[in-house]
Amino acid sequence: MAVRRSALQSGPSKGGDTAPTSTRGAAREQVDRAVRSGLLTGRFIPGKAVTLRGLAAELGVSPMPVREVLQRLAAENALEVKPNGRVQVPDMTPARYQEVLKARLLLEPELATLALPHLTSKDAKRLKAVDDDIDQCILSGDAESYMRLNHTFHFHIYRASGSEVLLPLIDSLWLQFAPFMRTVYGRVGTVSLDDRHKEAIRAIELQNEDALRSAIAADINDGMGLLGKELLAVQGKT
Amino acid sequence: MAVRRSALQSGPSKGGDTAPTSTRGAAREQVDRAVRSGLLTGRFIPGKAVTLRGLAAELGVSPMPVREVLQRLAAENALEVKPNGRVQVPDMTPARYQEVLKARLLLEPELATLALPHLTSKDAKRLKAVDDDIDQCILSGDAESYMRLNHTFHFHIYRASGSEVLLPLIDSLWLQFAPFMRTVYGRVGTVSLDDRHKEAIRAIELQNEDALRSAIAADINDGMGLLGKELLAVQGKT
DNA sequence: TCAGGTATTTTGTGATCACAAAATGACACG
DNA sequence: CGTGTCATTTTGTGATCACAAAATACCTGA
Repeated sequence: MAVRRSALQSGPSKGGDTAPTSTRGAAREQVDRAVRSGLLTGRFIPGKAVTLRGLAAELGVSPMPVREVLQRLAAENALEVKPNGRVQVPDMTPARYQEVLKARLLLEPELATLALPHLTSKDAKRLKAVDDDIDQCILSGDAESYMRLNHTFHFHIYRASGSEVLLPLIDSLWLQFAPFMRTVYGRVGTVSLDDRHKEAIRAIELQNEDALRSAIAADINDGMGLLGKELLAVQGKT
Repeated sequence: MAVRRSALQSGPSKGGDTAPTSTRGAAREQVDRAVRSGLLTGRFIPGKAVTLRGLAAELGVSPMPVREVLQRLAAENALEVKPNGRVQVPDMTPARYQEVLKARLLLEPELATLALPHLTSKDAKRLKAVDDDIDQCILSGDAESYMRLNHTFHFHIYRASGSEVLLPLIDSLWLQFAPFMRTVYGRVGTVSLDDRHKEAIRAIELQNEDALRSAIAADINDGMGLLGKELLAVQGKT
């Protein structure tokens, strides 16, 4: 069987992958990684149907592991199974958008607070490096790298909490709004993007709980507030 | 093939099932309903492995739809796939418990508040009926019915919000703590159970936002606070 | 040129098969 | 009687097949 190469296969391998990629569930993990990464960086477009055999051929595996991964992601509301069985990236609606925003504001500042005691100056240094790259992506207009790095920034903080419950919930939220954000960046560009990452880093250095909570909340509000207006504009003209 | 009957098949069909149970994805939906119901009512014990072929035979279907459902539930953290591929109900830990409690307190009062404008006196009447049944279950010690009705009570409120984002998150949380709660009820019984359902109903009748929020939060704290101590006791002696 | 209907292809679903890893059990040896 | 080893069984995984529904393409007729 000819294994076709595609953009999905050359996914950026996250730094600290702990998975040994053993023979057990290797195919499924490969597919899972590819699709998740694709969703978070916006390589899947909302409304675009994703076919089982298509993805399978693209990744050089049988449709079987793809089916399982798609079911998983559908369970996380990252994908939507339509009544006829077709799977697609859900379209964003104003109501959904407001709910995601609310959920993020409820959960993410809280988890950041839980993570704070586990964050060292080494983490702050790492975050600063990531944030520098982010700034560069904003200037150069590299939306895909921006999204990946922004995800890295936030989840480096959240992951430090060692959370097993809140973190997966937030993971689900990001998978839901990321594909939509990508379409907005394609519309308005990245130059108008602003974040509160530096405030967050400073709060971590000072181990200031309230400051970190505020920085994360403000970062979410800034990022999604801007885009909320854009969404309504899109809704009006579509 | 002999279709063996089991406790799983006679799952209590929830009142307002909108699914037409057509031929499309019928098997998967049947399995999903059975396993979800089983988790929420505590018919699956934490730590107990659930085998693919076993469940398939029990439900009279091939292992295929079972695989997909198990993957879905694993994605919602309702089940745990161990490194060797075995699937089991996750064990509860003190850390997990604290996180679930925190997440519930963050999300559920908020969603109840969102739902309040959509809740009518008809809903209050329905909730009152459910709550009466709950009281009876507590007195009679019917833990399984209690858990099912308590879920019905809460989600009747939450579902009225029309939420597409917060509701699935809360769904995931309930699937995570329900099996553990069942084991605790088996240990301490149901007589000591207390809830704030009547306060919540009254808040709905009065359309009092703050009162409803407080009632839900108090209900969660009451229910899980008691059990938290029990968990620690179990941890100590195991 | 365009609408309507049919035929072809594509798609998801469920079942079965082959295989390797893991769990389980039996059994011989100390 | 306990313990280590080996054979058997069970389990999850991935692939392939058969089938029905849906989507798409095509073509005919006005």
